[in-house]
Amino acid sequence: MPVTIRDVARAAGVSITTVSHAFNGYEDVGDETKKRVLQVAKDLNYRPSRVARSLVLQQTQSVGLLISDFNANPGSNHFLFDVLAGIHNRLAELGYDVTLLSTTTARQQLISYIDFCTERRLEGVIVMGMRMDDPYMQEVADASLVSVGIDLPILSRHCGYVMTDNVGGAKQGVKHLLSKNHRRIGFVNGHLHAVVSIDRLRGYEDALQDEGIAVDPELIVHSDFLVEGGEKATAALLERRPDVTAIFYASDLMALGGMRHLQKAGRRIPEDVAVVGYDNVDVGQWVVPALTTVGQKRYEMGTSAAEMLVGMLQRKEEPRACVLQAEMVIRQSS
Amino acid sequence: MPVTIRDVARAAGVSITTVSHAFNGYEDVGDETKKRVLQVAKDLNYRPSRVARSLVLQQTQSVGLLISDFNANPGSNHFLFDVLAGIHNRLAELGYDVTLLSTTTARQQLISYIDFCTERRLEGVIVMGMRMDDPYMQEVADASLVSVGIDLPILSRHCGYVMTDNVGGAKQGVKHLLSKNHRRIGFVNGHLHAVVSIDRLRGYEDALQDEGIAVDPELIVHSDFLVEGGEKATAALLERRPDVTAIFYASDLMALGGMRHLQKAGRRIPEDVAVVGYDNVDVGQWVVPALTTVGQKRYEMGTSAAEMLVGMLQRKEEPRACVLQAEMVIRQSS
DNA sequence: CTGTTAGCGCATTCAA
DNA sequence: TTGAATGCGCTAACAG
Repeated sequence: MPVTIRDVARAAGVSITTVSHAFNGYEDVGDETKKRVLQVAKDLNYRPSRVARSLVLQQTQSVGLLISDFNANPGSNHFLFDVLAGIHNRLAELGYDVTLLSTTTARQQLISYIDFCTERRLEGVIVMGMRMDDPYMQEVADASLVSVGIDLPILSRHCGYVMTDNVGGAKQGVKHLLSKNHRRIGFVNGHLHAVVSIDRLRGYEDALQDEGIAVDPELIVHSDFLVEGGEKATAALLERRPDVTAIFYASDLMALGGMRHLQKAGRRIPEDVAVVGYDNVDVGQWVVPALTTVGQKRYEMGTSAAEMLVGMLQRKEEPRACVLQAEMVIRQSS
Repeated sequence: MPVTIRDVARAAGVSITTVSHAFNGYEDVGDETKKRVLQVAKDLNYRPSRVARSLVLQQTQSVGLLISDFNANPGSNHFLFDVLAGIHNRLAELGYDVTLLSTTTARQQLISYIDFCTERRLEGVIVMGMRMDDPYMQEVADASLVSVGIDLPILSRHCGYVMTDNVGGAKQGVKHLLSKNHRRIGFVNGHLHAVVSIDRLRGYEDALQDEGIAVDPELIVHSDFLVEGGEKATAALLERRPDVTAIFYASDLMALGGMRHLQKAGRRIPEDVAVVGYDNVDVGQWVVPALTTVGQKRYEMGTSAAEMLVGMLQRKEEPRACVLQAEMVIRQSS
């Protein structure tokens, strides 16, 4: 029931070809005619149908945004939302629509996400919030669908990714502490079956070694990225090595837990023990003392992913690994 | 280049009608034929094109999700993301696709969001993150496009909304304090040109009056919803009325600021002063003492909006105001 | 039960 | 410079 190209043609007294040409920037339409057509179109409130256009052009100019399980990532919502904003804004600028997609609904509809994309003729997909051990992971890697992963280090012929340099990020965090003359720096890491934990450990070690400081295994303790875990880990660390003057945490949540314990234990922050976290969660700026941390450029991860995808789509660029630098946020806890 | 219905028909040795019927659950296809067709389709990896389907059916089965300015809502991202998850999941269950949309990109493309929706033949829109004074507001209200607002109390012939009962929410919060035998309860409200502030004030007053307690203007102070503001407001309140035994805040951030001040001032929470916030932000559960608060059912707001929209679309239901109950989250600060 | 035909709204040859 | 005709992949009358 919306007005079609035919309505406009009729009302303007021309053929549909002319209307089409007038709208699509062809040079072969008389100035007079063109003006009249455009005016009539406006009067009639005509809007060309993207679906008809997609059908004949055989391209939809739209991509999917696969957000794994929406609720499987408690605490990382702020992260996902910022990335989402970056993705959408850049993609919109580049002329692409984005359709939401989640594994939850795919699962319940018993159709693979590849099928979902095929049905809608989506030209590519950006995948985020997915863990490496997700069964859908394999599908993403194998599929011939052009895709870009966020924090998903998988590189294949049609599959690039964007992530943050965790080694470098951790290194920055520790170097910051070293620059404040700390020498006995504890490290509360996450569990080792997370890729980021391994990288952040590397960064911690690298930073120390760059300064000629030996890595002391007693200073390193593993936890689970969460508040309670960080609290317990800090207690354990302090018991084993009461002489630490600074602690680097692989997540802000653990750092918050750690600060809680330190304060209970009567240690002043940062005078007695300096604290640096990782993630740059919102809370960090509100606690006392405000948390120094190393964060990811979330919005920028989104725009980068968008640009990479469009590059692959339009200019047949090779998929690549885009590793963004982490950014140090220095506040009062260090 | 994807496989079409014709390819399947040819390969299965039937007409395209038969394939179409086999796929769309018609009863008039022989069991044998049907099985063969489906098998062939699977072998060929055939997926019916939604765009062709949309064109002929004159309906896209997809709706837009308008997220005002993505970055204009610092601090409310977790809120928007949860709502988004609810919207998407429910909409997917109901068979609708959701396309992202923001006023930022609309503005830069110089096209109204109505035009955007028309071009894509979107059947409806859900609007969120928009403030009442946004110029796009008018467009939403006027447009003949079926739409549902989140926290946007606008009701018109094709425009319903979902929001949380702020009067009731505040009432619950204060009643909770009353049940703990508090009688001198301070109220740190947000600025009065926000709708929610007015409602929450009503709730505060109602709760007191229900108990026969007179509202004491000295106990009410206004601030800006943020941490610093809450801190200052609390200081001012305590100075004026040092005898308060509890404070109700119109936002969690202000409550956090307030707790900071109370602790500095040597008041124990909740023994000397009990604290209740509003919003249920994530941080609340991690601070010490954990913050009692009244929150919105974010995910449910999303699912409700999705259901309302689909109801209006499929069953021509009248737009309505869906007001969800707030939910009390009782923790250690009260 | 199955096949033939027309047409959804548009872009694009090819003629005029 | 403009117009008539064809087809993108699919559904829906209608015929057989």
